[in-house]
Amino acid sequence: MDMPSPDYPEVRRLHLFSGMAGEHYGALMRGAYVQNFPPQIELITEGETSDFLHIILSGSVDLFSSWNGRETSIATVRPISTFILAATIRDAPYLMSARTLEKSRIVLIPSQDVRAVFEVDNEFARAIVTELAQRYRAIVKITKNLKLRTSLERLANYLLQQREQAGGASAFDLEFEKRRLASLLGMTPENLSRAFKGLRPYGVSVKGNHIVIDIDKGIERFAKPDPLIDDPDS
Amino acid sequence: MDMPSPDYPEVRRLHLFSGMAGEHYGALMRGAYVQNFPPQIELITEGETSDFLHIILSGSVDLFSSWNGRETSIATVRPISTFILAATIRDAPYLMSARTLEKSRIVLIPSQDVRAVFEVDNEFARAIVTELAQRYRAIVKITKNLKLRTSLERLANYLLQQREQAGGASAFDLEFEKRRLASLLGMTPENLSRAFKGLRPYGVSVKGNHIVIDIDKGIERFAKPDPLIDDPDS
DNA sequence: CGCTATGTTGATCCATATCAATAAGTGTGG
DNA sequence: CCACACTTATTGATATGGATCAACATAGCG
Repeated sequence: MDMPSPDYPEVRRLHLFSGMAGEHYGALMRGAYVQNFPPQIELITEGETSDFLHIILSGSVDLFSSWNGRETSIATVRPISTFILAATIRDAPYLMSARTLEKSRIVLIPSQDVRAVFEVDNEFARAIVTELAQRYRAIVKITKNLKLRTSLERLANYLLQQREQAGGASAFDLEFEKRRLASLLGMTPENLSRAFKGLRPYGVSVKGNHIVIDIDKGIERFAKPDPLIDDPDS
Repeated sequence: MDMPSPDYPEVRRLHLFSGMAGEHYGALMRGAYVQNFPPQIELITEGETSDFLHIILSGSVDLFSSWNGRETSIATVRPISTFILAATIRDAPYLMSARTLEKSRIVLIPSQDVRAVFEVDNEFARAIVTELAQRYRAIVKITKNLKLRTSLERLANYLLQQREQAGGASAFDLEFEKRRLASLLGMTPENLSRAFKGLRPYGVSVKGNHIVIDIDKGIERFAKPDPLIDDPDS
């Protein structure tokens, strides 16, 4: 481990920690470490038991899973937020693995400390509820997206989401590699390539990871975005 | 509504309620109702805001979702447990619809009461964390199952799960209609029919909803069950 | 600059959906 | 209790979405 953590104010400001007693926050941070990881480091392996609650301060982390030689990305974690909270709280094995996508700065809080403070700090317990409810709803949306849509529809809606996130600009860059985007969307890289072409009639053009969408060509009519699937919040 | 609820002891015994203060439990139950529903009643429609936390006492409930004229079952809820807890806590729109599969007895607790008690009862808040963490992990497993396996593999693992639940007996009955099983497993009814046949070489035989598995014919070697996907708990 | 990983394109194969017809249940009212 | 209607399940034929395999192109990176 690199070094013990000072009381990172950005961590304290996280919804999860902002309401809790100062002494409890101090107790958590006393045992915590901050580390810088290079890209492509496996932080967590599914099946192992939860030693640390992770908080990402900068960079990005891929949550993925494997079975029988296959692998799929489930979600991407971005600053500032926690991950694998559910495994930590339940003291259960991780269901997903995690790896850094880029150089990332990550806080590690021993799981037993988290559980101990959870038992005594009521505001912390309530904050965890909010956090977990949010993550639960996020993955319900992921499941609906997978089961109700074809890969072309998933890509179209993903692009509309990204466009929204870019402030509705007609052009934006993909936030990560196409191979991982394909995995997140539940398809192969080859199929993603073809899906991009399949959206050309709807005004989507691609060069490298730069996307331009002519919104008047009917992509919204094709994608039929639905807040109950596509809204990142709520 | 039928009638105000007496203090159902089986509800009180639920992990969610067992640790909370008696007065708070009373407060929740004062506003609660118990109702008997016939089969195929839509209890909840996705997109609406959460009015009641639901607790199923008997029968079974299907959680499903629709988009663009398509529909899929996401999970089945059985006694005694709550559903749509996350929407209630977040005061957010339901992400899934719910309908009774059979005659079902259900407790309805006004969501605002749940949220009010959540704010003042610390043990209740902690119990909700456990409950949510469990549900979160359950749906992560559903997602992994969908993304990492073919439909034949999903069916094989489902059958092994059911077999386990039947105490490892070589024969058992399917717990629900094949059309809904198909939807849960993410396939069409026609494909499910063919999938059953596809498992015949592995010792699976089907008559109506009665299943017999000759475990020596290698279905486990084919299914490769994995606790990180197939264990209902943990 | 050249190596290696990523992305694209084409050809083909396979899994799964769709459409259509039939069969088997299930429930209802006479 | 049977006959009828209606839903569900099966089977066959076909279409299609998506995966796989292979070749090539391109882009990062040391």
